[in-house]
Amino acid sequence: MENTLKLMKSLSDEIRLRIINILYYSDLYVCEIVDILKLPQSTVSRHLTIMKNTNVIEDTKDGSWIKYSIVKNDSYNNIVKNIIEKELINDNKLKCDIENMKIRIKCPRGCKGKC
Amino acid sequence: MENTLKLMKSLSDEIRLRIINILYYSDLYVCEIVDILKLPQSTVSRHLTIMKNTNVIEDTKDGSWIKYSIVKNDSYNNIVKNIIEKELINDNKLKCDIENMKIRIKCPRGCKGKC
DNA sequence: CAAGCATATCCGCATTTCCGAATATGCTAA
DNA sequence: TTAGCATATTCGGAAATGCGGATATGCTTG
Repeated sequence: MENTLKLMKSLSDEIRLRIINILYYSDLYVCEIVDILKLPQSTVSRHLTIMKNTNVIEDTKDGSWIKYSIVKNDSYNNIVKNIIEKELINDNKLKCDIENMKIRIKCPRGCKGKC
Repeated sequence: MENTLKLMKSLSDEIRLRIINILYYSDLYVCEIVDILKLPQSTVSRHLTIMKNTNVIEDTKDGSWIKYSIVKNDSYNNIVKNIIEKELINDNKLKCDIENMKIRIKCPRGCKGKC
């Protein structure tokens, strides 16, 4: 139950739902998430760490950039997929985040690629 | 997103997970839940209200007793089912709750049926 | 090595959530 | 109607969570 509780808590925050929503469509660097959601870097980093600790997302190092992605094929996958595909899909704010993400990843990827 | 957030928050508490776990196997009166979980009545009632407000559970009046049950066939059902059947099924504390529930509902049902 | 960038962590404070005894509400039966 | 039971709500205080500027860490490149 402890793990389930942590999973539910890690999904109980608007910013974290916004993050997994955009990550569901594309792996992203921390700096890109900061750009897309227009939030302070320390806030984004803290929320990423919380979801990494519950195995909802994972990170990959790419130099000093760090790319985050949804963990696939684990036991939580159905729950997370369910939430994103059935619950979050119609939300206007989240649709807007997706649009901003699509624009952002058309620029050169990473932290210097703003355009 | 607002509803999803409320749903996740309503599932982010140990007592509430314990409640939906036992309700998943049998509808129960409030007084029976108090007996089974050995928690103060005000605590149980508060948690029931929270989950009722997010449509995870619903209540039926039976005189002055109130019976709670998991809401079936709604959009959240798969998420709740997933959590219970795949995540909570193996937890020892929750297994113990189920045992206590089985014992309790063999007694005459309701609030006077302790045995 | 030094400078600079990307990310993580710290810290004081604000907000939210939880607790359970006490109390209120509302139903039932005599 | 009144007593008594079942449930819900209130309330003050404790604990957990969130915030974001400031700072620390760690990598990269010259």
